[in-house]
Formats: sequence, C-alpha cells, structure tokens
Amino acid sequence: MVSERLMPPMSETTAQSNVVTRFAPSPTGFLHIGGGRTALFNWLYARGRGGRFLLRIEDTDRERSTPEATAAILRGLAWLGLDWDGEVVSQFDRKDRHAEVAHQMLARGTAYKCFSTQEEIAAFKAAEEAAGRYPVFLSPWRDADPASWPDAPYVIRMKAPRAGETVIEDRVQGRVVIRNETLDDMIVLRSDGTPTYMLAVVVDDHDMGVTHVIRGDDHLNNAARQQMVYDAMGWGVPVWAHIPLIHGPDGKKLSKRHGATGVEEYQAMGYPAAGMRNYLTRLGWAKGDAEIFSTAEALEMFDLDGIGRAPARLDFKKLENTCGHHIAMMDDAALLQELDLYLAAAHRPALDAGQHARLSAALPSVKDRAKTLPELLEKAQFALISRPVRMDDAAALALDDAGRDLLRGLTPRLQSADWTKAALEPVLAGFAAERGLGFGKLAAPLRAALSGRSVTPSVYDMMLVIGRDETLARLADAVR
RNA sequence: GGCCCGUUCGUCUAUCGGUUAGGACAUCUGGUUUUCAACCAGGCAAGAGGGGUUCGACUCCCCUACGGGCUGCCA
Repeated sequence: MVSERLMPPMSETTAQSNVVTRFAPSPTGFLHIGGGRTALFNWLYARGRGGRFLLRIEDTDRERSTPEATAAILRGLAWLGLDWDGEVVSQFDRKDRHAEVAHQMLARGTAYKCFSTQEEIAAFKAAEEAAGRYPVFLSPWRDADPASWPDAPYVIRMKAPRAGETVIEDRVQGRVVIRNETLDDMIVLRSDGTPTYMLAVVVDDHDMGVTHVIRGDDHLNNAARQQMVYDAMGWGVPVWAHIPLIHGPDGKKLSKRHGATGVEEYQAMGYPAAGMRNYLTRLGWAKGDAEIFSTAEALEMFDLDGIGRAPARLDFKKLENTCGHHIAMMDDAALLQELDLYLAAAHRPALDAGQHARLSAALPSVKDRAKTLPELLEKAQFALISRPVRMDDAAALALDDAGRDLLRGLTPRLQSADWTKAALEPVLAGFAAERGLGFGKLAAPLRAALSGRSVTPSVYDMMLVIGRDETLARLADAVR
C-alpha cells in the first residue's frame, strides 16, 4: 500500500484568502529565537495572503508545561508584533477530542489496542538489535482477535502501512520519500487515555482548519507519521513546509553558550522589533536582493519558495546593521514608544516627562546614528542630562585654558544670534576664522561644554535641541 | 547503527544548464567631515571532494566527507 498523495492544488491565486497557519510552541521555556522566526514565517505567510494565523499551546506534557512559560511566549510574540486570530488554543483542553479520534480510528480499523508492556517492547527491540535489524517494534496485537484481548491496560496504536512508502511533498524540502517499513505503529493514545503528540497535532491542525504547516525541519520525519493519521481518518493533508533551524555564529545548534537564545533577551538588548522582524525574515529567506524592508513590504513579498534549505547562522553584526536602518526609518513617535518598551524590558529607569520631551526633540539628530536603542539613548545623552554637566576625561582636556578662552569669546555672540542653524553657522565659523582657527578647534571645547564628552552629534544640533538658555548656561558653567 | 535533510565569498543569500557567479553584512583602501557615526567611491572574498549525464554544469544523478534532525506511552 502506498499512501502517496498528490499535492493539494494550491496555486497562489486559489489559496488567496483561505490560508490558515499556526504557531504551536510547547510551554516549557521562553520563546526561542528560532521559534520566533517560525512564528514570523507563519504570520507573514497567512497575513500576507489575507489568511488567518492561529496560536496553539502544546501543553499536553503536564510535567514540563508551565503557565509562566506560556506567558513568556505570549510576551515574546507580542513584542515581535505577531498577533494571532481568535483564542489561544490549549492542546491539553482538547484531550477528550483526541481520545475520541483515537477511538474512531479503532472503529475504522486503522488503529488497534496494544497490550504489550514496556518491558516486552524493550526486550523485543533488544532482540532485533542483537539480530542486526532496526529496532522497529512490531506489536503482536496488531491483528489480534478481540476475543483474545486481556483485561489489562492498553495503548492505541496506529495501524501503519508496513510496505510501500510515504511521500511528503514539502514546499521547502521538496519531495521526501520515507519507506514505511522504517516506521513503527506509533502510539496515538497512551495507556492512561491521554493523546500523544503525533495524534494531537493532527487532530488539532485538522479541527482548526490549518492549511499550511510551517515548522522546524526537526519535524520532517514526523510529517510522514502524521500524514498516515490524516490518511487513516480520511482527512485532507495540509501543505507541508519544513524550515531549517537557526544555528549559532559557529554553525552549531543554537544554545545558551551562544548568548541570547530567547526573543525577550533581544528586546532587552535594545534591538527594535521592526528591525528584528526584518532580520529574522531575511534569515533563511530571500527575494532577489531585498535586504531592508518594512513589515508591510515583507507581508507583500514573503512566500514559501524563497525559503532556503540549509540552516542559517545568527550574525549579530548584520542584525545591528538592519536595526540601524530601521531606527533611522522609524518615525519619532514610534521610536519613543519603542524606547519606553526597551527601558522596561532592560529594567532601566523610565524617562520622566521632561526627558521625554527633550529626547523627542533630539531624536531627529541622533536616530540615523544608532544601531540599537541603548546606543540611541547614549547618543542623545546631551539632551537628557541636567546641569552641571559632568565632564569625562577627554572633555576636560578640551576645556583647557585655551578652550575656555574661546568659549568666553563666543558667548556674547551667541546671546545675540538668531537660534537657527543658518544663523548660527556664520557666527561660529566667523568666530573661529577671527581667531585663526579651524572650525574643529572651536567645536571641541564647545562640544565638551555642551555634553561633557568628546563624541557627540553635531554641535549645531545640540545647541538647537537644548536651546539658547541651556546652551549659554552650560557654557557659563564650563568657563567658571 | 538505521532513516531523513542539508553543503555558493568569513556570514545571510541570488542564480532555477550557457553570467566576468550578483547583492547585503563584515573587513580593507580612499573621499567627505566638527568628534563619532553616517554617507560616497573602490578592493579582497565562494560553488566541500570525487565520479558521471550533457556540446556545456553551482544548477541534474551517484559516491564520499562534514553538519543537522529523527529513531519515546516528549513535544
């Protein structure tokens, strides 16, 4: 028996508005960066086609599932801006439905009760291995007469085809053929009546109307067994798309030692969500030479064909570069909001109203200079501080006798100048020229007096942002 | 061990039998400049190895190597 099936018709046009995807994490920890990308791909694919994106928490493992993990996953998704349709589905809550389907399989003859004990199975596998065969368990109960059934605990096993092959038509991996003899009769319902993952995913995906299963390629082999369940129930198989996992910078599986593995850690490091989405979208997916794009553009462009088959490595340099572009592109109000979120996530003190206003004024002059949110704050430092300005070593050096003398000479001219860049430029340039100095010689002490540092945005930008009074006050402090 | 998947510049990738193998990040050089960043110009840099198929392979097939996944009454 060959359970091969044709790919469902799914030209982009017919699939238009009825695409349903889902993200189905198990709540055993924070939202992993790889999971975040999987969610993103599902979200992009569905939303980009006017379809629906669903969220299901696979919490059937009661030992390891925690409400805290679920909350963390939801927070991570929310930060990434991945909103889902409808209620969050709890897989555990659907256990009765899963059991019901298992019994339907029994009734249809596509599953059977297996009374073998775990000891018997272990012994069987050991014997097989000793004989040099794959330890694929062949249950003696597969075709047993119900009359022979003992009054003992049993599991329900899928009656999987023993011969032939199962073919997965995968939109990313291509045509994957698995010989049925390498697959055993998997358990669909445990002896305690609870469903296994293999049954639960299929039932839930079917009931939720999922049309496209986009998930990590660690599930590629599972797809064959799951497809058998679809076949057993006479259900239509969804479109499969198994995407490669993300690796650390060294090419190894992403783990704690690579630093950040949780989505929320990236938020706390100050990467803006829009930049994160852009970077993650491009990690393992491409459309021509598109590199920097908005979420709206990503929605427009994203498709399954652009997904690569090899695992991609995380590259923080490129992440930063991408985020830098997004910080520069973001409008000030959105940026300010992003900044507040970051401060909270990083457990840093929030900005007060005054700082908010000054930061807002400073944003245009600093936002194209920062790659991360903390860097942005750092560059805007001149607007956030209050007098007296604390000088760092380099700034103190610039405010030597000669520097202070320059500032004393400059002060009266500033008092009478119009406070615009156009008016200020000739004033400063003229003053420097009078003293026979290059502009840089004047800018250094001025920069130091205004910011207490030697590295800042343009001196004009700083003066304009903090205003005439504050500028003069800082100069007065510096020459005192 | 068995089965499945993968392998283009350091990194992310384009290429869907015929290209000087393109772009981006990183890096290097030069320019601009008011510090830093940005920006502009340019440079370096790739088809894992070996067999086929073909007039012609990065592209199709096979083998090997390396990496990954699965092989649970976990998900």
